[in-house]
Amino acid sequence: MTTETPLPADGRRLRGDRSRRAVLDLAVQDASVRGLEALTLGSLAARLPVNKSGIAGLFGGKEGLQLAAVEHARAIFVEAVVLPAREAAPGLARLWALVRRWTDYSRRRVFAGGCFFRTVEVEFDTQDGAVRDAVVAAHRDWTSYLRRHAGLAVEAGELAAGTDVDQLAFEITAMLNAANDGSLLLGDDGVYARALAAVRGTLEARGADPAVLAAR
Amino acid sequence: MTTETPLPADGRRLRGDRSRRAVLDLAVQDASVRGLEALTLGSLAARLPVNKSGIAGLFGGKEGLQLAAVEHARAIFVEAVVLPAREAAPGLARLWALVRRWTDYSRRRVFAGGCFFRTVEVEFDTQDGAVRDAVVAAHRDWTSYLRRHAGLAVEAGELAAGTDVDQLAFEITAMLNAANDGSLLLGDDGVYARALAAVRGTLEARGADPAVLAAR
DNA sequence: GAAGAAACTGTACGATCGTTCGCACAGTAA
DNA sequence: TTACTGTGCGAACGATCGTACAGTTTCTTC
Repeated sequence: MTTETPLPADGRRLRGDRSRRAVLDLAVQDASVRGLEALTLGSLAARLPVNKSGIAGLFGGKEGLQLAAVEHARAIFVEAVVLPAREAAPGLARLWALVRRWTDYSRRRVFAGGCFFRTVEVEFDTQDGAVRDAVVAAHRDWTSYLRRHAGLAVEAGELAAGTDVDQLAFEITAMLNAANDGSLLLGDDGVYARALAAVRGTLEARGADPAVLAAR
Repeated sequence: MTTETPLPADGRRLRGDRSRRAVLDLAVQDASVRGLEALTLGSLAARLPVNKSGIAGLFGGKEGLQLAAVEHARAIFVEAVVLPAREAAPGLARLWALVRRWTDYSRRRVFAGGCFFRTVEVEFDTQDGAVRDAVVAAHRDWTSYLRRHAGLAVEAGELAAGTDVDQLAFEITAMLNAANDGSLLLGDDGVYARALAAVRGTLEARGADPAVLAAR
C-alpha cells in the first residue's frame, strides 16, 4: 500500500529511512499501550540517538508520526497474521488460519499493548481527521479480507449456501477482539480458547467441516 | 456501591455535591469520547461556573476526578441498563432484557462517545493504579451479573444443563462490545441487529425458547 | 458570640508539550 | 567546484497542563 521508496539508493534517504524505522519501531509499541495521542516526540527522542526536533523533521510533525505509525503497524500486522495464513488454501482453511494466527498475534504480544489497532480504533472512534481515516481504512482492509475468504468458502461449498458473510465476519472479529481485550484487562489467558471455541461453533453451525477447523 | 453521603443535610456539602455532580456530568461525557487521561481540569472549569482550582479541591486532584467519574458512570449505566431490565424475571428473560437494554444504551448514546466503559477499559488495559482497579471492578460487576442470570437460566431449565456460563457471558459481551465499536467507528447502525442476531443464535443453540427472545 | 470546616477564587509555579528557526554536516547532481 | 537536498542538532517559543497556596465566603458546631 505504501510506496516503500523504490528509488535508487540515496545515502541521505537511506540514513533517514533507518532513523524513521527506529522511531516507528518504538512508536508503535508505545501507541499500542497508551494510544497515538499519548505519543511524545520528546519521550521517543530520549530513548533513541535522535533529537526531538529531528523526529519532528523526519515525519513533518506529530500527525505525520501518527500516520506513519499506523502504516508501520499495518506492515507488522500483515507479516504476523496475513502472510503466514497464506499457507492455508483460500476459503474456509484460510479463514480459520487467519483466526488462529490472529489469536497467536495477540497472545504473543507482537505489540506490547495487545493489538495495536484495537487501541487506536477505540481512541479515534469519535474523532475526525487523517489519523482516524487511516485507522478506519486499516480496519476495513482487515474485515474485507475476512469477508472475501468467507465468501470463497461459501462459493466452494465449505459453508452453507446463503451464509451471511457480513454477519460471519462481524462475529469473528467480535470474538477475536474480545479475547484480546479480556487477556489485557483481566490477565486471563483462557479467553483465547473461548474465542476459538466460539468461532469454531459459529462456523460449524454454518456447515463447516470440523476436520478443517481442528487442523493446527 | 458508593455511599452517597447519607449524612444530615449540611448546606456546605450540599453545595459541594451539586458542584461535583455538575462537573461529573460533563466529565463522563468527555471521558467517553477522549478517555479519562484526556480530561482536563481547565477545560471542564471553562464550561462550568467553577474555578479550575475549585475542581481540583472538590476531587482532591485529577486522579480523584477520574475515580469519581468512573463511579458516576457506573450509576448512569445502572440506571440505563440494569434497573430497567429488572422488569424481566430473573434468568433467561432478565439476561435477554439486559442485552436489549445494553444495545439501546449504546445506540442512544447515553454517553456521547458510546459506552463509557469500553473507552476507559481499552485506555487502562495495560496500566496500573487506582483508576485501572476501579475500571476492572466495574467490568467484573457487569460480567458477574450476566453470569448470575445465565446460571439462573440453567438452573431453571431455560438453558441446556451443562451450559458453560462463562463461555456464554464471554460471547454476549463480545457481541455487545463489537456492536458498540462498529457503530462508532463505521457509523453503521446495522451492527446492533447483527449483535442481537448473534446473541439470539448462541442462546437458542443452548436451548433457549425463541419466544422469550422475541419479546420486546 | 467564637472556632472551625468546607466550598470556592485568584495567582503563581514548574514541567512538558509541539513547533519553529538558524545552523552544521553529508551526500547528490550540475 | 558549485548548487541543492535531506538529516540532524540545539535553543527558544508560546501554550497548556496539574498542583500548591493564601485568602474570602458560607455554614455548622460548640
